[in-house]
Amino acid sequence: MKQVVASVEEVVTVLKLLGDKTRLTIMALLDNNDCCVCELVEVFQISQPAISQHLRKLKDAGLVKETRKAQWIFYSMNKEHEMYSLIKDILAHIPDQQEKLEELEKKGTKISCE
Amino acid sequence: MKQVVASVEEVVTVLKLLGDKTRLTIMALLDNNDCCVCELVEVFQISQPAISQHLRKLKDAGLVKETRKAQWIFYSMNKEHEMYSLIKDILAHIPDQQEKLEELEKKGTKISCE
DNA sequence: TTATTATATAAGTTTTTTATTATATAATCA
DNA sequence: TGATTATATAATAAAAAACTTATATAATAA
Repeated sequence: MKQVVASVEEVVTVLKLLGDKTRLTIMALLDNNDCCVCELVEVFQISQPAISQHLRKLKDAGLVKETRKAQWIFYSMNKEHEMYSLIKDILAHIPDQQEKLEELEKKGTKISCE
Repeated sequence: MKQVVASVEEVVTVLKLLGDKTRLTIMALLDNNDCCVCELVEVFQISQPAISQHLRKLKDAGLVKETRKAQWIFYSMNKEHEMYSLIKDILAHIPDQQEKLEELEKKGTKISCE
């Protein structure tokens, strides 16, 4: 992937955003597939507003995009973001988080947006 | 460099530490050469205790090492740290910070530890 | 239209972080 | 030894972050 050099401030902004367990895991999940808010609420043990607020921070920074589909809002990774290569580098250091979504399926936790 | 996969928590710890402008810049400086505290105090516009506290966080996490030489304490990057490859990946995204030290030399700001 | 569901925003609280000032410790120098 | 210099630690204040509950908005379903 193309190696981008940005300002210290820009990199710090990304590190601050990913320097939170919930947000880093959200980014890892979005790296594989789009997720709607209700899925993320199920994955993490925090309130829906807390998830929405994390998503807003990521969106405000341009790291993720949102798309409404009927009553659901799906979030996806913004692969055009200038710092996407940095994000990919970071995500390469953590284990795949996809199992978190698979577990929900197994447990039969019905996610309404499906 | 060998690609290491660690837990989300371990990576979050590193990102939190580097998600601060002062600490990220310190790491960039230490990546090129060891620095003593008085040099760092000159580079950043914050108090000496503030620098010491940033260094302590980095040291407590094992990211840097310290060596006393007479009355000075020199800090250096801990290249044996499990997350060193992550740190290198991150530093590759910011410009070289070496000029910050060179500027001090030019301005004639005498750093006593030399 | 009214009820329900999905999500966002507001307000407030608690926790964490980062800085400052004051003081302690450790080494060197006179 | 006493003064000076380099650095660390303690105490505290201020700012930022992250959560919760309550409420608003937007879409769909009955």
